[in-house]
Amino acid sequence: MFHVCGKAALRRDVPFPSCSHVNSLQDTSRGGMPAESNDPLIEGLNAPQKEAVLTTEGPVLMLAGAGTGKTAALTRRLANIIRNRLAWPSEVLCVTFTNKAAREMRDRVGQLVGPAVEGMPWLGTFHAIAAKMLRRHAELVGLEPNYTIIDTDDQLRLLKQLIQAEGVDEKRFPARQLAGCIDRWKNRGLNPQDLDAAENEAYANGRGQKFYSLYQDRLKTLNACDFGDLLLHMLNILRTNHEVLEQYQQRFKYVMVDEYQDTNQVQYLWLRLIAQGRQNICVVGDDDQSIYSWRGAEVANILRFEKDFPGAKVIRLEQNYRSTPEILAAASGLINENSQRLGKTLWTERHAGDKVRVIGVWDAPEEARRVGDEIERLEREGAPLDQMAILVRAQYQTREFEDRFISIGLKYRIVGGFRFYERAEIRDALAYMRVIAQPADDLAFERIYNAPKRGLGAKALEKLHQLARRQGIPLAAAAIEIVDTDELPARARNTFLSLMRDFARWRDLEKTENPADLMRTVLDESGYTDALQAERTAEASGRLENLVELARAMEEYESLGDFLEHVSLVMDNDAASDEEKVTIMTMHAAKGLEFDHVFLPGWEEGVFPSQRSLDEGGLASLEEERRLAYVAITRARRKCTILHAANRRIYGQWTSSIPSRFIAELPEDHIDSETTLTGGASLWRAQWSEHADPFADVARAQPARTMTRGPGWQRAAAREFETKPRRIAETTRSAASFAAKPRTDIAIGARVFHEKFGYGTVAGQEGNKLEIDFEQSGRKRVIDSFVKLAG
DNA sequence: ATTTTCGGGGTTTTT
DNA sequence: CCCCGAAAAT
Repeated sequence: MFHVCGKAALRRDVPFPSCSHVNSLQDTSRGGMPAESNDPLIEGLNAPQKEAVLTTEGPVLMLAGAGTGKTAALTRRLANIIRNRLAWPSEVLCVTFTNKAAREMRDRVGQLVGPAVEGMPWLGTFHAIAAKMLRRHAELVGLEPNYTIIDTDDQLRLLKQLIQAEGVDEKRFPARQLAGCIDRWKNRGLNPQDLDAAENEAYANGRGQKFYSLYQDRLKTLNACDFGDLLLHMLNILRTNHEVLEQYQQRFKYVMVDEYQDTNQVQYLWLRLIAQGRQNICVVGDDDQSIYSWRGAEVANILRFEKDFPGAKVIRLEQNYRSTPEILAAASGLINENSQRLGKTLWTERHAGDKVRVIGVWDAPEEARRVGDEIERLEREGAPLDQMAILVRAQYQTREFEDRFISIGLKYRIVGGFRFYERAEIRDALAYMRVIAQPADDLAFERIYNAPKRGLGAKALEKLHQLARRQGIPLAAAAIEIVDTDELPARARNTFLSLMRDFARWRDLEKTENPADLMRTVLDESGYTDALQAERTAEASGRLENLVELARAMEEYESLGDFLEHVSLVMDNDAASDEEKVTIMTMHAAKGLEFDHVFLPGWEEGVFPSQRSLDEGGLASLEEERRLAYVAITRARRKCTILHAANRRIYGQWTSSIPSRFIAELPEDHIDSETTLTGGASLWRAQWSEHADPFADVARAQPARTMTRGPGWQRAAAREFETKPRRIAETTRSAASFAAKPRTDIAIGARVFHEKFGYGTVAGQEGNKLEIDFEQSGRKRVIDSFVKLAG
């Protein structure tokens, strides 16, 4: 249907050179006129969706509930604008919240309008777009265009240095806390001079402002920015430079914003300035899915939209196309408990399906076992693995599932968690590149001056720092200078000399070689590769593989600068594998995604809602947790399974827990409850008597005095929150999986074979769990019945 | 200068 | 419980 148009022409903003796309649509839709009924862009859309697509002029607020085809509406709206030549692709600002969302938007618009979308430079996350703008105007805030974007890790190291230099006790006032304050200030659009006395008190007895200001100065010297700066600097520029502001107001004929409920103050101000020019702004959001207030998002922004842009057209999308009525009812019932909401009524035409299932289990391992069993059953019935997901509240919960799935050989992938570029070797490699690209990057220099080990230590660095400070130059420059002094032993001076010669050579190379080859050369010549190879461990070989992977990723980029920006802002861990796998991720990461089958483990007080949200933040915080629950449930298309365990180990302490209040808030008619705890296995009865039945307690809404209680339980009991009577279906679930006895034929040091991981040596044994150093895949924990003695 | 040991702290959630 | 960073040991 779509021809591939000449890319070069498209990049130059010629939207549809000679190739005409589908029917002639040019005559439609200005001001919301009805379009031709055969317009493929609005085909299959419901009335409000059509309205959203066709209302291109003026401010539009789209209130879109979960699964109501919001992305379809948004992408088609964008496609409509481009196709009807209301704007060139480069004249549309389209902001999303995550890279994933940006990518999806790009893909889907691409499907609608063809390769023209490649000429859409202003489609991306807030941070990516702000970074791009800032490159053009860096000098206005005292930066050079090749500024470095530092991550949280660098930020913390830098703050630590400042705190130490000021002689503040780092134990009492941790760098993390300062980082938190600074982030919050930046999220609110506050510069150091904007802080009032109360804010100033937030860190180290009234030294908040001092440190914030020191930190900003230091960043400027390093020619660096943190994440928050990208937006704050741009906001400052737009506020103070009218020409720049006007330039962008003129440029962007249309502005679209996804997940508007998650914008924070600085994003809001930035957007408002830009959109105020032409007023053609369309924001999409759902107050019930606002789950990022902890990082400064303000739902108020969405409530305020009609005031900011008078005459805004409000469009509500309420027909849900994703989930069964049962899932929808459960989610709606839950979110109804929240007091602060605009209120929407989701409905669906879909046929009735299964009820939402709530399963109570004994402990976390059983929970993982149970989910694993269910997934295998679904798989046997023909459900694809990539249509199943386990959504957890916090990252640590993934582990239990990982362990279990490894031992039963179930393919899974964990989204989030360790990002590729957060690994030490990747950061080291990138630090080399940063020093090459930007010699003022002291943080990068400090990272690699002795990696691999070259016999340079703390005192060498200290001398270097002194010299750098005296002369007001970066460390890399000081390293050149120090060679001609007698500040260091000859040995160290020579090391610096040769290191800096290497860097000079690499910088020359940068001009001629592509980034990927440059990095291979650097890793080679710096001795980094050799050092890893010399280790001869499974871990080191994994690191080497990662570095190869990194070099491969660099192939796509034309310049080192492009690549570094991409790494710091865009790169994520979604290793595109076509293999079918179960997805394990946090509820936050799942926003915007959908799966046929969703498992929601750990619905216990203290886990979800999380203890932290219960301890601090009061009602608002609890309501955010509830919205998170709403988001989680509404990810499911066909079936949603919620689990809670009676016992869980927290910080190594076994803790009894009670089911989450959110379970009690689910409308009974749409729920099937089941617990393995009250019926069946006689084996459990014995343990039962020691651990009074937590569900029975909740049913009576009074504490059982004999029960061993964890802190979460006590807090919950003390609060005496309202609890509906529990619904407990007596079931006869077999306890077959419980009995596993540890094997006696395997001892530490034994060589064993595992189907998935190959050969390895037993490093530890605990019950029926083995810790094994695998030759190929490193150290893993496995259930003993899945290994054979080798040889 | 590197390795070892000890103690403290930490878990939400993301760009 | 586990990971990290900072002092102590080689």
